[in-house]
Amino acid sequence: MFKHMDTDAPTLGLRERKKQKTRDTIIKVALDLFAERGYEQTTIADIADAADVSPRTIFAYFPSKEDIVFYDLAEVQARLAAALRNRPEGTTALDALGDFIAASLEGDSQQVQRRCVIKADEGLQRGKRARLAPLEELMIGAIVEDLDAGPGDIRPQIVASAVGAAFSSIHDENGPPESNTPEHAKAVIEDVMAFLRGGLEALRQR
Amino acid sequence: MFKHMDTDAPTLGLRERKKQKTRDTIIKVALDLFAERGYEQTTIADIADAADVSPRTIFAYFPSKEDIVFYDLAEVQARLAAALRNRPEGTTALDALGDFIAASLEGDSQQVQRRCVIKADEGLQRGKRARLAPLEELMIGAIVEDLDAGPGDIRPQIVASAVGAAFSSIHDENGPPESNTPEHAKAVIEDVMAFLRGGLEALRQR
DNA sequence: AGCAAGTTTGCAGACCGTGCAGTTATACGC
DNA sequence: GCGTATAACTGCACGGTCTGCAAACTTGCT
Repeated sequence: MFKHMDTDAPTLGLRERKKQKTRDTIIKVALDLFAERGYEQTTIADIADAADVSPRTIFAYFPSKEDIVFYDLAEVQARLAAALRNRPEGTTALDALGDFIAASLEGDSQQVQRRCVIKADEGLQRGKRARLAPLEELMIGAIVEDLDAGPGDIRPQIVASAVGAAFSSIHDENGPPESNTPEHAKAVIEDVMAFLRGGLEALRQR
Repeated sequence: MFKHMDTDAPTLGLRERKKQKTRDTIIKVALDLFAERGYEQTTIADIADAADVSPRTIFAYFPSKEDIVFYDLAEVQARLAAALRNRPEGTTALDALGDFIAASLEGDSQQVQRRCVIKADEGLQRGKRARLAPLEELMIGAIVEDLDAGPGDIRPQIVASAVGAAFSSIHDENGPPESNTPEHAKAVIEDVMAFLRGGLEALRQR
């Protein structure tokens, strides 16, 4: 009956919807608990209780406790890959990266909560850094093509790590409150882009 | 008798020497085992057996299994701090960083082995990234002073992360063998420095 | 209804890491 | 030298993460 309605809302089967809901629940209760009493002080059993599932089930959804916190990493990664792949002809990878960061400024309340949780825990800050690596790899790949860089060329690594630093810096919302506005973020992005273009130009003149 | 020979070799007491030896032994056998059968496949019990100590003792020397691999991080950190603190008047923090990286090119065979071990394990690569953070913090501090940067200024983060990337890149010995010579490394450092100076200059002209 | 496939669960177990208390080795004053 | 204070080592028990496995359960489809 619904078999022929494959328009754009796939009307995911009950199974899929339930699964998604379970996943969302786990994320939500976990972040709430982490925010309330800290990441280390919250056990998998606590989360399982609050989400009304078995502890074992949590590991069916997330490979590790930390992965609950970074629940949307795969999605971000996919979006970044798409942004680099589908950028308009004639724009540089650097341009695409700037746009991507600017576009990723909005964050729902869950993501805000997540940032607090990460900021409150040493291990999670490490985890965040570590999980930035695949994103930088994506950037490096695109920049290598963009600059037609050879294997010994270090420019892609420099640029990618700098963009990563800018990304972190903008999302970290340290400093005074006025540095937390979209305008300020855009200004920072502009600065970073100018810096990197200047650096690339300096190398070009050697 | 030897009590009066306190020239420059402090002749650490037996206790201290033994402790140092135990630490060295643990590091050595651990790295050997990691290299032989992999980091994950080696348990603390294995290391304890091979080092002829109790498993419990290992945690008296290293806070975690990973810390065995990064046994010299504290020393590197101290050296970096000293290099930034004691740099000759008139040289920039960037100059000091370039010199520091150039000076840290030699590595004994244990450090080479360590790099192999890290390269072979996903988790250790993450750990390495995470442990770079305090070094970058040191750099950031020095660069902030150097540039007289305000709290909202992102230049220190950019520069530090780029230097960190260069540091990693040089130590990672990927690519062809000819890219693994000190000459090549120095050339890379020169490039990075030129890049960063160019970037800073570009921002200065705004 | 009933079968196939996917999901959830409990159980047992490996491993990391910590607190504690007892034992052993070193250092130091006499 | 000798005894005592001090530091290191050790064993033990425990809490926590994460995995493999097989049994129970739910969903999708005919």
